This record gives sequence, C-alpha cells and structure tokens, in this order.
Amino acid sequence: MELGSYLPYLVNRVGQRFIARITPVLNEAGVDVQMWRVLIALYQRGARPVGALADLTSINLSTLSRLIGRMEGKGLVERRRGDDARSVIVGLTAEGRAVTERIIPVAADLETDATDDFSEAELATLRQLLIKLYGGMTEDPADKDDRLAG
Amino acid sequence: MELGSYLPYLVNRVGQRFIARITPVLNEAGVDVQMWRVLIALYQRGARPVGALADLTSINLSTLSRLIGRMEGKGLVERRRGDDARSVIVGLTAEGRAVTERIIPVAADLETDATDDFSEAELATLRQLLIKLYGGMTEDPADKDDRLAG
DNA sequence: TAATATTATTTGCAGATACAAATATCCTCA
DNA sequence: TGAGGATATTTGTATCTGCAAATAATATTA
Repeated sequence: MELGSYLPYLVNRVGQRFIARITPVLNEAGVDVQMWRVLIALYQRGARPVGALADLTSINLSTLSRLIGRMEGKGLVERRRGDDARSVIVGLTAEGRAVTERIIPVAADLETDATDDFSEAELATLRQLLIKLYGGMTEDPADKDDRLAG
Repeated sequence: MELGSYLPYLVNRVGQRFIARITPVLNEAGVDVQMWRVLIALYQRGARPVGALADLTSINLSTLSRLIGRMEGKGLVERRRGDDARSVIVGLTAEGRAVTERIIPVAADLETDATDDFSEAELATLRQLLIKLYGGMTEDPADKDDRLAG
C-alpha cells in the first residue's frame, strides 16, 4: 500500500487542515471544534435527543452529555424533556443560533480560500464524490445491507 | 451557506467514518488513532525529531512527547539524541515497523470496502482532487505565498 | 569566552474524553 | 397493576490533551 494515495489518509489530512484553520475563528467566538460540530448539527437538523445528536456528530454519548452541559452554561443550547421523558431534547438557543450564523460566513470564506485553484467543475465533482463515498460507508461495516441514509 | 455541500463538513464527516472503522482494528493491535498517525508518519517519512513529527501529524508537541513515551513503553518507537543534542530523534523499532505492516493490509481492505461502488476513474479523480486541495492549503493561511510542499 | 538569546523538548496542572456503572423512565405481560 | 427488562442519559474514575512554565542544549555577541 502506498500511503500517499491511501484515501483515509488523504481525507483526514485535509480534514485536519480545515480544523487547524477554523480553530482560531471558533476560539474567537468562544467555542471549540466539538461545540461547533454540535452547533452545525443542530442548526442543520434541528433540535434532537442527546443520543441522536451523538450519532449525528460521532461524539461519544458521555462526552456529549458533558459537552452539552458546558454549552448550556454558555447559553448556546438548552435541554428540555422529550415526550418520552427518558429522552432529553437539545436545541439551539437564540444566542446559539446567532453565534452559529456569525461563524458560518467566515467558515465559507475558508472554503473559498482553500479552493482558489479549483474550477467550478472540479469543486462540484469533489463534493459529489465525497457525498457518494460517505453514502457508501455505514457507521458499522456490518450494516452494509440495511443502509438507509446518512 | 448550505452545510450539506460545505467542503470541510463533507471532508470531515468522511474522515470521521474512516476513523470509526479503523479504531477497532487498531485497538486489536494495541494502538490508538494517535499512535497510528505517528506510526504511519514514521513509516512513510522515516525517523524524525519530535518537533518535525508534531508538524507532520498535527499533534500538539507536549501531547506528542507523552504519546511517544507511551509508544516507547510498548516498544513501538525509540528515541535517540540528534546531532544537535537539543533534538530527540524518534524512529520505529523493528516491532513498530512490524505492527505497522500488520495493520496496513487491513487498512487497505477498509478503503476497498468503502469504495465498492467507485469506478477506477472516480477513485483516481477523488485522490487527485484531495491531493490538490491539500496542496492549496498551507498550515497557516498567511503563508500562502511561500508555500513549498506538504 | 561569559552572558544572553534562541531552539527543542519535557513537565505541572487544569480541563476534556471514554469506558463502565448508576439513575431515571418507559414498555411488556402475567 | 406491578415486576422485570429495555431504553436514554448522566456520573464516577482513570487516562489523555494542551497551554504555559521549566529544563536542556546551542548560537550569538560583546
């Protein structure tokens, strides 16, 4: 195996660079990368039980529980009891939404900046292939048959 | 901004899935994801001072220092003094190399598995675009002009 | 060449993470 | 309807992480 053409390697090193670049932006806004994951997940998908949010973000459930506690302390999210009182629904507060919307344009610039040399066609192809790749990967490889969606 | 087509998002969620999949394989071999990063960096690039290894892996220097200590304890790497005695050169031991080479084929299968539905052309395009993207991103965006390589 | 600055790594410490156990609620069926 | 099991989340605890300070060695310069 040639590591330089190994897909997980190629994907993760780009991902890490994106993270390295967005981190200062996030810190300025008083959040970290994990909180940002939660913010965009909630922003995109709406309020969710903790467990569903864990699936969505791939953050460990106990870690997420405490992370939500910290975000609650910052006024970014709020917890409420679900209809099923075992579950706790987490949703953005107005401030959480505002912070997210403040970061988004900076994040968008970051992408633009990184893809200076890309044609529109290349960019579209890259997006499409990444979506396809993700779609082809279930969380647990054993589930390959009953895959429904991301 | 539509998050579903936001490149850092698309890249990182695929990267996370790869990590989720390789983790059990690594654990079986007694290493974690960070150790794996160090192993492949050393395997690919050869022995390096701690600082250079930190750059290569994007692992924080103090974290890396202690990580190397743990890996040393497992017999995977060894430290030796550099010509400049301020630096510490880290290199794979025979066992570290053996462990790395034992994991590599499993990691390769993981890629094959994830790209079942990809044509050779699509796979090649994806690789090429990821390499190009990485090349267009310096660690520090301010360095955009004096970029040399990854 | 001795004092000071610079570079490379390690350690002190506070906070974050993940596994496993504990807690809280719901569902089933006798 | 209430006992036992299933599901959802939180907490106990040991380990890992990263910032800043400490340590160690090399370069500079007066």
